[in-house]
Amino acid sequence: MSLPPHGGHDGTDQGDGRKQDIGDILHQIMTITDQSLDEAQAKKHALNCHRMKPALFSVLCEIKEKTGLSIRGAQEEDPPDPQLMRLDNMLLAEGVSGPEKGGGSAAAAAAAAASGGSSDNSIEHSDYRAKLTQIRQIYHTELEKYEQACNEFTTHVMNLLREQSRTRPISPKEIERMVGIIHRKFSSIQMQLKQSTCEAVMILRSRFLDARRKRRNFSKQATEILNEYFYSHLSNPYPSEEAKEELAKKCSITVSQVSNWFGNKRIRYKKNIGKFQEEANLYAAKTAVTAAHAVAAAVQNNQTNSPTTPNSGSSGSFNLPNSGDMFMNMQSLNGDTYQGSQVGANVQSQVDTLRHVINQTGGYNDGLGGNSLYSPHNLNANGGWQDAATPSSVTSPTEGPGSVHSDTSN
DNA sequence: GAGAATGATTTAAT
DNA sequence: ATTAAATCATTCTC
Repeated sequence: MSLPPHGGHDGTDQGDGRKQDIGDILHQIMTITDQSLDEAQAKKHALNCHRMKPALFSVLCEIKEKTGLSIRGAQEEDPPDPQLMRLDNMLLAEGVSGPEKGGGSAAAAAAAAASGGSSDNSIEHSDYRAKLTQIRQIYHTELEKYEQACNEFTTHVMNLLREQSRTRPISPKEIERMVGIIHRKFSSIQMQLKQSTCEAVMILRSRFLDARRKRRNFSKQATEILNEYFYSHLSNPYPSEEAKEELAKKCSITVSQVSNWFGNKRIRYKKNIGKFQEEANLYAAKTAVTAAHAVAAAVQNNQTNSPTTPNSGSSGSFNLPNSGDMFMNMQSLNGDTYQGSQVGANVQSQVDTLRHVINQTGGYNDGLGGNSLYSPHNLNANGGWQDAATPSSVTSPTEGPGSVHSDTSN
């Protein structure tokens, strides 16, 4: 640093004294860094009290003004970082950075429990919520920590600068700039925090919400119930919405899981009927007794109104043509009263079951494995169930006499 | 550990 | 929206 020469007063005592003073001060300033803290502190105080200090200070200000050091940095207005914005948006969307919703893990778990969800799904979900809350808490405490550290550091630096501004010229703009730099540094740390939080959330999501990863086989009981329904409604294994809901309730799974199960079952059954024959027989036999009882009761119930004996489905084939349908007969005889529908639907499922038993006991000797007596079952030539398209159309006028009716049981 | 079984997802058709 | 069909990813079984 070079001082501009003060010309003019050479030769006077006063001038000599000033020179001496300035030389002194400069020397002290130059050596201040070489001294211990205490010494420096003392010297600083001495310098601040020096009678020449204001003059020297104004000179320094002037120089600084000229060199334009303080101007730089003003153009460093931070444009919003797109990556940071993306992270912020994601954290907000995931409910990590936004306002607390659901009131934390305890409330989430309580809500899940209250919603009647004894199902795995809600348990898993509350587990997910709990983990998310954990992440959220860590995120917030860390964020707060960084914010606090940032503030502390900023005030510290500002105090330092303010103190220094007594000995060297520091414009408010410079302080501002310094604060800006600190904030940027800290926000870059925060961005890392946000990034790792995002990663954690993504991992959590893939762990908990990707159902394929958490696939659990249904309980034996649930499979039993589903299979019972399937095989007792083999003529039309398309449960109505209500039936699905009921099955879901019985099996402690969701309706969509029931739909999935039936979708899988239908396609796999159709693909390889032989493989499922044993199972079909098993379930058919399982419900045969109750079915027989129920059919008997139903028939008896309707005997007053139906003088003719229904043409039972004993044709030995599940092909729909000629597969006399008990319900059909009853319906045509009784008219489509509400009670009639109910009974008819129930009977229908039982007839399905009985057909299995009949087929089984009737014997079959098809060497082709799956394609025995009831193999084509209710599958039409196209490989589809006969009335798959209109599962609930009990009174559909387009249906032929042999058509099978929906499973609107219960 | 390989292969079967199984629940879930995706795609395309309706 | 629902379904069939293909496919994926996990779990079960041997």
